Amino acid sequence: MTPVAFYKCLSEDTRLKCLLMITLKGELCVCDLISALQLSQPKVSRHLAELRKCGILSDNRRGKWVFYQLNQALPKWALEVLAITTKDNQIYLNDCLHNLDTAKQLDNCC
Amino acid sequence: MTPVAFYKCLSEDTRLKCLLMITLKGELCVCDLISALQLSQPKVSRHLAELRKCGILSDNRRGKWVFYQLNQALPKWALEVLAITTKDNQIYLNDCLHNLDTAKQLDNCC
DNA sequence: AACATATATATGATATTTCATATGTTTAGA
DNA sequence: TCTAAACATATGAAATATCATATATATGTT
Repeated sequence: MTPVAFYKCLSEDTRLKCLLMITLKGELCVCDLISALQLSQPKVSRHLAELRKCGILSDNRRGKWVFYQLNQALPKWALEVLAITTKDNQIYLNDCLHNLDTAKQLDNCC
Repeated sequence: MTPVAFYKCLSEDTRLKCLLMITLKGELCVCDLISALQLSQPKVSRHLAELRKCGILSDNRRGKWVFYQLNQALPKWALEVLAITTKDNQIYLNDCLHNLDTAKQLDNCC
């Protein structure tokens, strides 16, 4: 994992929000992310695939749902960068997190 | 400074190397960076302009030379990200730093 | 004038988005 | 138990948007 490749993944809004939300919540499934971001399924899925291919995320299927979490093998500096960014940018995530909670309450998904 | 805008700046090789070298050295002039990266002047200058416009770098001219350093007004999380990345990715910078030292010894510039 | 650096523009290269469709999983009913 | 429907997610291909580079030109300093 070169630093440029890593930062390229963080340089796009959809991908960064997915990553920060997953950093915050531990793991999320695709439908959670779709609700949180209010974006089309293919769009979200594409970006998740990219993050998976880069080795930043790992996926595991449980029944119908595929859950994504941070790849445990990430170098320490990368995990620290994600943690710091998540911690100090809650405002950036406000809307997403609100949508996520609402969706959970409405039992929209998983 | 949104996190996406920040990471977009770090997502390109030339820009990231400039930033990490400046983080490491405190400040560098354009000709230092050209020697270190072995790239054309317009190319380096263009990327520096982008980093300046984003507010990541500040420039100050001393005679013929323009020196760049990290913008003091950067948020704490951004400074931490740069520091961590620089510290844990010395290998990525090896060649550049070697070129930089050689140029300094040969008195190629400033 | 000579040098260091910046900017504008055109062009080629990449990345992103969308649509249509495919795959894998669960559930309900014959 | 078998099959079909419903759902969650992934992917191929094409259209579009964005970005990087090279070249030429401009600006500011000695």
